[in-house]
Amino acid sequence: MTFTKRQIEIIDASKDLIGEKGVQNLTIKNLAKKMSFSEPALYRHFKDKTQILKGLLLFHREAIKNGIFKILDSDKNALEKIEAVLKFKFAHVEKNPALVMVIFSETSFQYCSVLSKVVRKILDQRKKKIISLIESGQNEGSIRSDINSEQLATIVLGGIRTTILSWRLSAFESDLKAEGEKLWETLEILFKK
Amino acid sequence: MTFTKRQIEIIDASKDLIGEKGVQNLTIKNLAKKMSFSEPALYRHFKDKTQILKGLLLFHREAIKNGIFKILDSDKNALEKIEAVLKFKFAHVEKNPALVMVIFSETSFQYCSVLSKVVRKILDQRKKKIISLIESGQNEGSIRSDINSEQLATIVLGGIRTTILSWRLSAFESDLKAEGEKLWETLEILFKK
DNA sequence: AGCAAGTTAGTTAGTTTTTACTAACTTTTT
DNA sequence: AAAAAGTTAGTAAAAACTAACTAACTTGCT
Repeated sequence: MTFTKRQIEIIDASKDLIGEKGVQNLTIKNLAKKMSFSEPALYRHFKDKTQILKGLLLFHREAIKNGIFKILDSDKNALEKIEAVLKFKFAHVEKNPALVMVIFSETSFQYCSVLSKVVRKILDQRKKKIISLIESGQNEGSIRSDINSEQLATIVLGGIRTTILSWRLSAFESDLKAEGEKLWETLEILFKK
Repeated sequence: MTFTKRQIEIIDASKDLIGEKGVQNLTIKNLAKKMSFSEPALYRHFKDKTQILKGLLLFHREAIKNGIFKILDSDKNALEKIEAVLKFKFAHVEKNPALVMVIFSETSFQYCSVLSKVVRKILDQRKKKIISLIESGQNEGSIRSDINSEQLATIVLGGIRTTILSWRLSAFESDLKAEGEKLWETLEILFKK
């Protein structure tokens, strides 16, 4: 998929709009205003709104792909490559917060401060609980102490999140409990002293 | 926050609607249809739509809280408690897929098959790349082989995701790169042979 | 070089659909 | 009788999108 100059301008403007106030901020009206031309003009460049969003996704996938390809192609060892991939990823995301809004969008409530506050609070409390559990494990001596509790909590929460995400992307068809068991087995090995 | 019987019925119906087709499927019209009464009747029970969603979130937080409280209050050791929390979580989520749609919502494109396909493909390719990287590390001998590559990839991806999420919830104020460094230090320790 | 024909990229002025929500009235419950 | 919980019939605003038109360029032909 290739894009014209104008299409890339539109994709960029979309990214900005999303970055400002979330996906719901991307409307044809707002987009036209940001591009300073009329709404129908947009339809000269994209068939419909979906194609604009698809363009946004594909355009950035391309960028990320190229960055990662270079890393994979280098003569580092695997661990170093993983490290480089992580760093590339975080740098790219930092430069394009809108992507987080789109792909990593945590809730659909970005636009609504009442709801996003509630969600933030829920996630926050959850993290605190896990941290304190891990700390008591470290005090008991059942959990390794060479990594701090907050970092281990990140690993636990991340594992949960990714497992649930896979389940969802499989349209709820995979066996979530079985995957949960596997995750636990892994975490147990990694965390034990 | 306490809820009347009817409010709980409405919250339940909302959950179902979201579970069926994502958050955008939760409209006053659909909700009224599902409850088999008229739209204005809903406003006798909730001030506006936001309050319904807020209710949904708070109601389930309560349920999860109670479940987890029991676990924390038991006489297990910390590792066992973490295990129990994980299992409880996955079981609860499995019973309430709508919650995944709401809180763990991965993208806002659930409703649009064109876009959700694109996203799925992107995430899938990403996972495959990480898995093959880990495998080559295991073959080289730099990464532990007692845990299979897919599980380790889940940990990596989860770590990334959670780190980015925290950044986003801080309104992009925290230092993403620094957090990324920390994550890598942790992963390096956990993964090394 | 000059010009008719077509293409590209924009405009204004709308349509249709859907949204959340309200006013005013009626029925049911206590 | 009064409060609670419904109804019908609507509004206003916003959404994506379309029809019809036009100015400004390429392009190919003589």
